Amino acid sequence: MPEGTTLISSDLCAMPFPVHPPTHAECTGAMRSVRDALDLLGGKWKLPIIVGLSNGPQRFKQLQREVVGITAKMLSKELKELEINGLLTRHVQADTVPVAVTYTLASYGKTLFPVIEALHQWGQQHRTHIMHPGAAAMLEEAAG
Amino acid sequence: MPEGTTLISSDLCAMPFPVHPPTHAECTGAMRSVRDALDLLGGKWKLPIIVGLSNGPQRFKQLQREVVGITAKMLSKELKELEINGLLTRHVQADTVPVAVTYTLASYGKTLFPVIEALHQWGQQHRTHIMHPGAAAMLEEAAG
DNA sequence: CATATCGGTATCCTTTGGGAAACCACTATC
DNA sequence: GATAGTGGTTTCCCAAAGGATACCGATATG
Repeated sequence: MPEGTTLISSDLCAMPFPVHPPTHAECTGAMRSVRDALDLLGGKWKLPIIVGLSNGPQRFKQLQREVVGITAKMLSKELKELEINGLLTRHVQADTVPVAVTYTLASYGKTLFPVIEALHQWGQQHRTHIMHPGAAAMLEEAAG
Repeated sequence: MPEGTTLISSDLCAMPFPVHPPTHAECTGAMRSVRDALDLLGGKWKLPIIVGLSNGPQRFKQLQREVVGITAKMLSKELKELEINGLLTRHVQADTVPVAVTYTLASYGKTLFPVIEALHQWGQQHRTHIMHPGAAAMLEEAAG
């Protein structure tokens, strides 16, 4: 595993002497957790890569074809970060030539499925919402 | 409402002549939707802002205090984009002085609650996962 | 009189994200 | 002999994201 990078950045609520009285959503609620998650999953590629691995292990080039548009450099970089954070594992099979490198979603990575699912559902609904507004109005009413 | 910007960027699957045979996850699955959602919600501040509005309408400065660390410039910019996409509404009360501007989560914005919830849950669990590894092992086993 | 609040805007600046292309050694295939 | 595929790294470069600071006119508060 490569050397470590960031783990948590927004430790606002862990400060010994809070600078200001914590506001409603700040320390009580979802704000901090959401930002923690975003620190790890933010950027253009991390989630798409995880989606690409969700149907089973993939080799590098294979994965690059799956995640359309990503360059080898970015894929390599993102894979390293995801591995550091324990979301996937990298396995090198040295007996073949050239060596076969396989990336597998770790069990911890699979805990992201609910997040992926939610984003997937929303993104899908958003597309129809844009294409013909009013079609998704029922959904809104339910939530409104 | 300000003038329009992006709506959908990854229209890979809508191309008249697909450059390559669609791979498994690419057109069939979650990849496209997730990327659509990410286009809209990506960046450091959009989701935190929505969280900040999830407990009721907020005025500008109020919201800026809630979303700790955001500058007025960024908040202003992000609010515009979120309004363009119909996730929130901006209301100006002109009879007071100085004018009071209120931002309210639109019903369409509330359809993001499942996404927020998922991220919130995961981020929360991730924090404990880091603090004392092994505590969240049960969760992983359930998903693994 | 000085200071703070309101909702921003304008300007300048740095950092990061991310793309393009070349390149590596080796093998298999045409 | 040329080409493609394997798993990347390296270099160069640009655009976008985002931070810091100053400022606006009005009003209220000390």
